[in-house]
Amino acid sequence: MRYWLFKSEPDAWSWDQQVARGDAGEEWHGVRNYQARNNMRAMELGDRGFFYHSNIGKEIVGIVEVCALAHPDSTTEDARWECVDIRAVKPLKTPVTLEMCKTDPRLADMVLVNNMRLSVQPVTEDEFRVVCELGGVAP
DNA sequence: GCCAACGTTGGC
DNA sequence: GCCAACGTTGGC
Repeated sequence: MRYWLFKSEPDAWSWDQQVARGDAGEEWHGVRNYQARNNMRAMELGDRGFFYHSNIGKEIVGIVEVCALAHPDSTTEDARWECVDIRAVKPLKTPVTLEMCKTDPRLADMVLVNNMRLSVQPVTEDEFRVVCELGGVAP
């Protein structure tokens, strides 16, 4: 199992909206970046990820799960762009802010801290555990 | 709202 | 295939 982080501006698509989709999940469409797309292509069913609110909040708010493998992005005719579906698993008890990630030495290598602009990122197992700990939930 | 960083596009 | 121009992201 691998771990990931999905970024979304809550104005466009928020954690609450994601939760409202329930187990059916939602297509993570709109990614137009090769690195982010390649990350989604590498995902497997059941992989876990964090849901991060950019701009507003700047914090990791919940845990999601990949529930459909990469498939063509329904929002474009351009065959280059693919995306997975994800569904909400559970919220963090305490959101983990970007500030906290920057401060915690165990998270110094997180892509979130070092490559701000990548919208779908890999997260290591260790980082996943640390963020869960900071967020007050079991991994 | 600004602007730095960075990815993509397109002319040559 | 290079690189300048442009657009977008996202923290501040």
